[in-house]
Amino acid sequence: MKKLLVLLGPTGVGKTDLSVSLAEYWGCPIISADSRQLYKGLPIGTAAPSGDYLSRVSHHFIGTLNLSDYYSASEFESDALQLVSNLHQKHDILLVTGGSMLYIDALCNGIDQVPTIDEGLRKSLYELFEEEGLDRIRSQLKMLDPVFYDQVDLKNHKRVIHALEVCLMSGKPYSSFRTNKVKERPFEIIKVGLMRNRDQLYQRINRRVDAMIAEGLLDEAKSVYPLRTYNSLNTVGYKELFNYFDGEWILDFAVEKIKQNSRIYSRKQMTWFKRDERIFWINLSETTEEEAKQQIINRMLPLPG
RNA sequence: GGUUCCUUGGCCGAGUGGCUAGGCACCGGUCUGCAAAACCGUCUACGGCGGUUCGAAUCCGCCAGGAACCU
Repeated sequence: MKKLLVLLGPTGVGKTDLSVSLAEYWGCPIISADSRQLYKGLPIGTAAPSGDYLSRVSHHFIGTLNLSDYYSASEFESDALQLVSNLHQKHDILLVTGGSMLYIDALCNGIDQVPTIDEGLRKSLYELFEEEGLDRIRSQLKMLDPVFYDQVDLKNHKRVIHALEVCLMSGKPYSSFRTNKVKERPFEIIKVGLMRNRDQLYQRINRRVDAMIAEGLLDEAKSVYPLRTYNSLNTVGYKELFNYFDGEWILDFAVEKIKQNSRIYSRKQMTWFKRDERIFWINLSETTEEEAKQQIINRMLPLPG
């Protein structure tokens, strides 16, 4: 059976370097599972692989979308599955790397199919939410899908609104789309998680942000500023600088916030990944990159017998 | 040297005699179509000492630290 290695971990842990090294070893391409590196125009702030890396190893899903494009974990699931199936014709091993938790789950376990929401409907529900609060949305959801109403986090407007959107769009309760089943994949998935001791991870994140600033993150953010309202730019590293451009924050504060929000993000990622017992963890604070690489290579060898 | 004012949890910040403000961070967690998003939980402070009072972050005194003005 063909294999898919998923190399995951928190932001700043060192996924990119190791993934390129592994891809060169196997001679395979890299499939990125990163919800922001997907977009064009954000190479610095999203720490996308450098031009050097891109020329050494073929990468997919890096800088392929316009900032105004709509995209979601579900789109990623189908795009990635399609791609994997094509690439597996030539490669026994494929490498997925990234830290977008939901995207990785969508690829590995699948995401339930729900109808795509009409833009006008979504807009009108958000207007209702802004004008009258969440109560109206909640009570509508309670009528249309009492089952899900009892399960949702009623304070999380995104979840509540989305459930209602689906109900209105499809004429069926949102909960009827939720199968709670893990989809079978026609390939073997091996998950390897990279982690570091927290102090070290935080230090790397802080330094990386300084490096981004030195590389010209300000100019990059300035160039995409006009598109700031798109979801693609509701992103750490940009939203803080937009506050600076607006004169609300001074630069030093914005930079500190980028560091802080990156650290918070890394923690969220770890919280998510920790629940997945299928992940084989490597602590890069205690393992050299070379050892880690070797461990992963061994792990990908066919089991004896 | 004198006068006036200030001192609240890691940070910001309300509260003038009894009802654990709040926000942010930290730490922990949730997560099935915008996920680097959105949301939840926890952390019970009042500069120090003494006094008044049944009861003080809130009133009084002294001390310490800080700010402004006067000489």
